[in-house]
Amino acid sequence: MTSTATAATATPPRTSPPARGRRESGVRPEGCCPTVTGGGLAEVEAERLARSFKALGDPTRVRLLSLIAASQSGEACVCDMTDVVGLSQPTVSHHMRQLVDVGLVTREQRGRWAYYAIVGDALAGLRLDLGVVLSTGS
Amino acid sequence: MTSTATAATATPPRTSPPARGRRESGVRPEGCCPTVTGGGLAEVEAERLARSFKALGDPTRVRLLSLIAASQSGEACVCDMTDVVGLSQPTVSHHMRQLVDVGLVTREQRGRWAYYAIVGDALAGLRLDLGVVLSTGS
DNA sequence: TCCTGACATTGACGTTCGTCGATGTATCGA
DNA sequence: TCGATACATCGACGAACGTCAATGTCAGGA
Repeated sequence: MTSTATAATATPPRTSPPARGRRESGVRPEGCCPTVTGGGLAEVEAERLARSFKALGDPTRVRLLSLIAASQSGEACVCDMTDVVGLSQPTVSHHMRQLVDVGLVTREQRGRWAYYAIVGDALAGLRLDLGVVLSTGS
Repeated sequence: MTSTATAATATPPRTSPPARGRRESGVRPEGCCPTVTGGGLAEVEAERLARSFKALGDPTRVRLLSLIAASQSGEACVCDMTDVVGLSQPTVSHHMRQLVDVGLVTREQRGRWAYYAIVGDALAGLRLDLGVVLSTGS
């Protein structure tokens, strides 16, 4: 979709820098990558990664996450966290929803309380992804 | 610091949930944590982490990062990246600045070109930090 | 010397984000 | 049955973000 293709639209006489160790002109490894991502991570992959990282891009959410991890039972409800972070209940609920949406935590309703727990695998996966960014080629 | 102390300000009769495995009322582990962070990560630590993650919270920046990593020389200049991500030169410069500001990449001016390179240690440190979030208590 | 090219900076714009108060929904205890 | 509690959702607001065109700055080549 989005016929933004027009892939190898020639190579304008752009006097690319010497690039001591580079290929020749562009960055395109020619035929090493799945689509027209032009080297580096694919667009969809980058979006998936960015979505998770964005969820961790707010200090409040980082604290909420660590708060859950620090609790004995490995879970926490909203009423416990509002006091600590010093924000309103709707705001904390909003942040927790962000974390749930990207799959970093789970939500379980038990009686009147909603218990949030960390998805360890998601965190671990994200950790691996950080390495993927580095070694996108290989 | 930050005399937001008023540490153990009583314990209001908040009928906290049963919390199967919890301590008693609040989340405060009483005296296990450095300051009045109330359990979990300290505020400054959370802000530091969030700042780095926020830099990774944009798909374009993730692609730029992986683009540098994918290049043979381990570095890239703006003119090479604009074509691939399909954005204007000022926008790419703006994104690179974000990445430089949080220490994820370095910038080196050689002649007319500015070469950006990834700071591997920063990425590795961030990877460790992801684990810290999980084990903030221990 | 002047001109070209690579890049940063500025100013502006629409969009998204973080936050709150108000309100809705469901559960538990009296 | 009714009131209180825990939480989600809604609507609104200011702040921050991503993007661009226009402009400024500096290095190389003619």
